[in-house]
Formats: sequence, structure tokens, C-alpha cells
Amino acid sequence: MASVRIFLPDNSVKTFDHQPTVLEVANRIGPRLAKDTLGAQLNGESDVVDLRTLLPDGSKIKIITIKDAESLQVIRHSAAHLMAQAVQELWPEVKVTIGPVIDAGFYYDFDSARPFTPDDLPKIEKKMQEILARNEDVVREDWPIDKAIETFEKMGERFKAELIRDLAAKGETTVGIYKQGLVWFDLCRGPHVQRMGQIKAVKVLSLAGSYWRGDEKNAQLQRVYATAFNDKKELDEHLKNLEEAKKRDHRKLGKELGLFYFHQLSPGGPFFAPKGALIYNELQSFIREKYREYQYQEVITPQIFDVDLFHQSGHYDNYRENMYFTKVDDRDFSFKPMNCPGHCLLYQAERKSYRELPWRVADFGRLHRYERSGVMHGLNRVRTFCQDDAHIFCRMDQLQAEISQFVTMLNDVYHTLGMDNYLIYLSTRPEKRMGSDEVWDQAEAALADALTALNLPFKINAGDGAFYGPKLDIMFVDAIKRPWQLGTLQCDFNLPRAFDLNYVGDDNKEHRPVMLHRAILGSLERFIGVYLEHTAGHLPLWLSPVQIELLTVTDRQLDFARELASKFNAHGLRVHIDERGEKLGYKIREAQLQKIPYMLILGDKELESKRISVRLSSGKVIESLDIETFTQDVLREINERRLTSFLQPTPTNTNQEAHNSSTI
RNA sequence: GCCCAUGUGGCUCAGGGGUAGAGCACACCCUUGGUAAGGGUGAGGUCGUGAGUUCGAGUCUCACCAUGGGCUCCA
Repeated sequence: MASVRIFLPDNSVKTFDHQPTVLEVANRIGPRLAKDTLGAQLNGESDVVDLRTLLPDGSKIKIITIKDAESLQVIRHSAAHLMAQAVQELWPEVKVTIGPVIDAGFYYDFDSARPFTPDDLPKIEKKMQEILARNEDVVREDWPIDKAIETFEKMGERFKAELIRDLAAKGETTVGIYKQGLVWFDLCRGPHVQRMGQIKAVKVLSLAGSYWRGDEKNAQLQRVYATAFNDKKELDEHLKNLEEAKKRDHRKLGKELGLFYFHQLSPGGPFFAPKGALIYNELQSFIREKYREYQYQEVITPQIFDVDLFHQSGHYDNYRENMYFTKVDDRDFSFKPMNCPGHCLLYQAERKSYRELPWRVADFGRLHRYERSGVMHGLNRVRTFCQDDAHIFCRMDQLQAEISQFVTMLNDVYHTLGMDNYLIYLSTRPEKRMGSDEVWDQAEAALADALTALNLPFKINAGDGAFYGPKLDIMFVDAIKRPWQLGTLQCDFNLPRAFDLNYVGDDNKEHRPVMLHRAILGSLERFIGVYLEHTAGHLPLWLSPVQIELLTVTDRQLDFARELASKFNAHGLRVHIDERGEKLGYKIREAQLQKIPYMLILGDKELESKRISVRLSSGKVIESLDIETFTQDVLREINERRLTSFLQPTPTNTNQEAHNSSTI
């Protein structure tokens, strides 16, 4: 077969003498480039596409490029130039640095002696609008590199000059210059819009400090965040989502719903109040159920270990600054930051036969990691937490099946939780790594093949793997389209060697197992935070701290309410009676704000008929239900872990979209 | 860890050198009212911690702690 050529965005070409797999491409073209450009799917038939345009056909690689996303990027990048122009027209002394496109918009870093203030944002936006109205042409010129350096230097744009010098050092001889109108220009690779007026919808959002090249030793810069969209409608929708995100902030919901708290005497240490602990424990029970189903065994391992353990595992060398230490009896101990080394000790406790593999051990152990003070954020980043952590020790020939089982289990769990929208990333070998290329080839192929066999699309993060092995990261995309990394599966060639783990094969010889680290929810803490934001606090019944609130119209119904409550209680339902002498409307409002799924209204009518009237948190009211039937229906809803009320028609499931629109 | 901001009753916030305010929540009383806030009374705070300036400090200064937005980090 003819060679296959892959054209890269920087115009270089890589040639393969056979049909390359996507992994080969990723490993060949290098991490940085692949990360920016490769969205890929092994589907065994489709055209090989290159990274610039279309490409050689007959290959088994398909690279998904989303045209819309690309043009949006162009608009945003042009809008970044627009912002720079606006700022310099307002304050000519301000110097420009860089202004890249990011996930939901773009930013530009400025060097300004005077720090920007929030009042400056509307000014900048107004100036941007003025410039847009001029609708100037955007023209590209290619300048000899010396001329470019000289020009920017003369203007005092030392950051730009530095960037161009770097390009010169890489052997570039010309650089792209984009002119907006007659006067203003900037260094850029492009592409850009042809006329400024093509930018239809921009919004300046916020302000932050940053550093030149992200290094705190360098100059402090003023970063202005903004976003741009194809049209006003898209922009408005995005702004609405930002609003919505604020409303859904799990820190706010956690307080309002009485789920968890923080105290300054334990930074990064969440307190789960009774209601929050209920959610925590229900999630654990759910995962335990899945462990039984997927044949994991749960273990319990120590909290504190002699530091020697972490010397042996390598964590001390690589991870020390994130660990807590303590000295007892003149001996150095450490709180475990992860369960794996302990599991290795447990693996060694008994001699393993190949028949015992795969050996899957799960552990809800408490972990402590010292996080730098600036990185903690609600439940998303804490210093003490627990993961739905498990390790699988298996033979190399079992690898693919284990990966496959994990992905199936994850899909199962996410589906039950109403989280069908997720993306899978395969991170491949980094430059600094351990283990032979042969082993890496096998492991990467096992990951890719498992996903392909399950017909799950995935994207390659070339070079993003850990030094000890390749991994899958699962990005859950929530109800307002924000990605969160929750689940992960990591192959590890390091720990089995560090602990000299073996099993006896059918050849009566010792062999080294592969170790897999895996979690589905990630940390329970973080998961609860994410899930609260995904559901805006409207949890499914089985996770609701209070499932049924009993609201009496007058005190005459209190005995009836207590009778009902003990009946529900006996079935294991979580019930609460609002016994306060408030009016019904008042009690309803409170129950509503607490997002309690079922409100039972008890008045004289119900007392006489011995039937109940139910109000859902959606506001829907159903009158005169039979108590026994209601109880059974509610129990069924819980046991089946249903996402919507049995009284509410299930909306059609439109979840699968995400897989087909693997963006980026 | 770095930059900026913030820290006042359980919660949300006002006040800004002369001895602490509101709404909600809470307690009690009146009201027993049918699907998102009935009325009254009351209790509750050494204004994040420590030092300084001042006749006098929630209020000004400094340090520290915590939180928030970013940066960086997340073998």
C-alpha cells in the first residue's frame, strides 16, 4: 500500500508506510501538536483525515473536526485582537502580550502600570463596539522577522518582540502580521475574519491577575476575560448559562439545603451535616451494590503508614509536598494520600495464583492531601476526601477485558445517575516515562480496542499519560454544558515492580501483574458538588435527604400525620412532618425551597377520606391518592433508582447526543 | 504559594473614628388558615485573630488566618 501522509497545521508532513492507527499518529507527531488538533475515533473504515484539511483515504483513522467550532475560534481570536486594539486606543501606554482563545471565550493579557478596575470593563466594551462599527478590513502581511522585531521594539512592545525572537530562534524567517484598519496591527499566525464587522456578538466579562508566561517570577499582567459568539442569540444563551451556573453553585446549594459546611479551623475539610451525610452514604451504597454486581471485593486498610511505604511506592519522591506527616515514637509516619500502596501490601499478603486474577479490591478509605491554599474550592478541591477507589491486578492478557468491564460499569452508573453525556479521553505515553515501548503499545492498544469494541468514541490526549502508564479520563458534561473530570482508569507498570508483585502462572513461574487504578465518581466530595450543580439541587428520590414532607392544613390533622409518618418510616422512607402552626402556603414554600420531592397535604378532606393529596416539587398536584398504592409506587421509584417521579411522565431520553458531537 | 478583593448575630447584607443595624431564620403569644411568605413580642453580635496609631478603633495601619475571583499546581 502507498504511504499515508499526514499534513499538520504547521505545514509539516509526517509519512507512514502503512495504515497508521490513531495512536501511532499521536505518538508520532508529538504531544503538544496532537493535543491541540487530534480529535479521533477508531472506526475501522472511514477516511484518514489530516489535521489541516482533508486527507489520504483508505485509512482507519477518522479525525473529527467541527467546522463551527473552528470558525467560532477564528471569531474569538479576532475579537481578542479587537479587545487589544480597543484597550490601546483607550490607554496608549498599555502594552499587549498574548490573547488566546479558551473554552468559552478568550482573554488578553495586558501590561499596564495602572491595574485595571471593574469600571474599566464597560469602557473597553464600548470602545470595542465603536471599532466594530468602523468595520475595518483585516489584512495579513508577512514580515521579515528582523523588521518585525525592530518595529515592535521601537513601539516599546517588549513582550511581542520577545515572542518574535523565540520564533526566530526556532528558525522562522517571516512572521504573520494582521492589520486592523490603517494603524493598528499585531503579531499572529491567523487566520482571522476579513472585516471586523464580522464579529457580531462580544461581551467583556471579568478581570484577573496573571503572569507573563504563567510564571509568578515574571511581570504581573492584567488579564481581561471576554467571549464572542456567532450571533447575539448564542451569546445570550451563554450569558444565561453563566447566570444559571451561579444559581447552581454547589457551595450556595449546600448551605441552603443544609448539606455541608466549612469552618476556618479546618480549611479544605468539609463537614457533612445529617442531610449531606445521607447523600454521601446513599452514593456509597449504590457503588457497593455495583461492586457486588461487577465482582469487586471491598477492603479496609490503614490510615497512617510508616513513610517507608511511600519511599517504596515512589510517592515520597514525587508527591511529598502534597502529603501530611506526623512523628510518633520517633518514627516518621504519613497519612495516606491514596490507597494504592496499601493495596499492594495486601496483594502480597498471600501468594497469588493466576487463577485468582483479576483481583479487584475496592476501598472507601479516607485520604488526605495537602492542597495549596489557593486551589481549594468548595467540595471540588478539598484536603480530606474519599474516592470510590479500586485497584485491579490482572494479567496482561486480561487487560482489555478489564478495561471493557470498567467502561461498562461506568456507563451503567452514569446512566442511573442521569449522566449520559460524557466524553472519553485516552492519554498516551509522555516523553518522560517508564516501561518499554512494547508494553506501552500493548496497554494503549488495549485501551483503544476496548473502547472501539464497545463502539464508544474517544479522543486522544497525546503525551498526557502518567509516567507509569496510559490512562482514560472521563469528562462528564453537565446540564449546562460544563465538562468535569470524574472517572478515570490508569494503567500502572510501576507499582507492581516497586513492590515486586507476582503471581504464579500456569507454567509454575512467577509473572508480574498489571495494576489498574480506577474510580467512577472520583472523590465522593467532588462528585456531590458536581452532581448538585448538574441537577441544580433536584436530586432523584433515592438520593433525597427528605423524601416526603407531611404538611398539615391545621393542627387537627397532626395525629393523622404522625400515623402516616410512622407507616412510611417502617418502609424505610425518609419523612418529615412540619408541625409548626404556620399556614399551608408558608410550609409549602419552605418544602419547595428545600426541593423535597413529595409534599403530602393533609387537611380535613384527607383525614376523612384516608386518601392523600400530593404536590410535586414541579408544582404539579395530584389529589385523592390511595395511601397504600402511593407507598408502593414511591418504594418502586426508590428501588429502581428512577430519575423522575412516578407521577410525572418520563421525558424522552435525549442523552446520547454527546457521543456524536465529540467536539474540540 | 502568588496577585486582587472580601470577612459585621445561624443566613443575606447595610453602616465606616465617639460606644452596634435591617430582613430572613429562631423562641413565645395571637391567628387554625387548602397549594410559594398572616400579625405581634423577644432573645441573639467583645464587628475573623493579634498588634499598632488615637483621649477613643467594626471603622485607620501592619501582620496573620479564612473565604472568593484568577494565576500556578493537580507524580
